[in-house]
Amino acid sequence: MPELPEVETTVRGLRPVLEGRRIARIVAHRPDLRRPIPADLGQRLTGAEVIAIRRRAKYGLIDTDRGDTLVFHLGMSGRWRLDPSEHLAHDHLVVDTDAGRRLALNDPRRFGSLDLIETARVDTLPGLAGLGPEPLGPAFDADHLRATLNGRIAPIKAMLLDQRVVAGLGNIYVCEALHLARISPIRGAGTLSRAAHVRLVAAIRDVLNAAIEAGGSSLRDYARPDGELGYFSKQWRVYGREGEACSCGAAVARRVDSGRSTFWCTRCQR
DNA sequence: CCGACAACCTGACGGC
DNA sequence: TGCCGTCAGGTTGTCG
Repeated sequence: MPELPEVETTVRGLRPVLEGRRIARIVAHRPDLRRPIPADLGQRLTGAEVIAIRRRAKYGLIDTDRGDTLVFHLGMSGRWRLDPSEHLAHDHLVVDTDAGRRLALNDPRRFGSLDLIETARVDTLPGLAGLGPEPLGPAFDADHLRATLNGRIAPIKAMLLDQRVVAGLGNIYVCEALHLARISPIRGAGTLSRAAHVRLVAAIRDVLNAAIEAGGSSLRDYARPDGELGYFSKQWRVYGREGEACSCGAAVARRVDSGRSTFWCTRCQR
């Protein structure tokens, strides 16, 4: 799924459908995704008005006027379908609004999650508690990276995937940002220079903003909530391009660690 | 505390 | 055409 830009795109797509509307009906079609789906979801949300839709890291937050927030995570394969013409397998949650619109949360792999929590306690939810700063927010800067990465032996790529370091990056955008910053993904996180921290912050912001502007990810099973296919034509610099030429002319390399691919250029990333 | 890795689950794709 | 192995955007728990 969905890394931060895809969740941001999703939230922006849900907003005009849900914000200011009441939930006329909400039905869970199975008891669990990654975790159990709250059994009292229908009771607590039916009739409630959606007053805001927000994003934190890779989580979407739907606030209601009853002081509850529905928190969704799309996992690897989750997406919202808008006004579906039929009920599909893996439509695990179906929401109807008082305006006659319907949203279905579809997630074949079920790595996603749904939680219902008091709005005031959202930050205590497992997964949200302990998250690092938003990469597009003011708290994410070179000083934060220095303080967080100093003394760490682990590869910088692993550190950037750690949501406690910075919240919202995943495999694709970490590969892309490291390439843009010309930093090797296998370099020890604690060895980065001040200049590298500065470049990395800028690269992360640039990569995420570009992806958000493009409307989200290019991966094949991602769809925006309005049902249109995701943005397929986006060309990654290195991700998924093993053996192809980097902009410097060298071949893009790939390695696999515990089942996850890393793509980078061994010439321009040091 | 830290780092490495397996596990969770389904679908798409390529090779034979 | 069909079967099988491989791979996929994430998170979490366990082990050393």
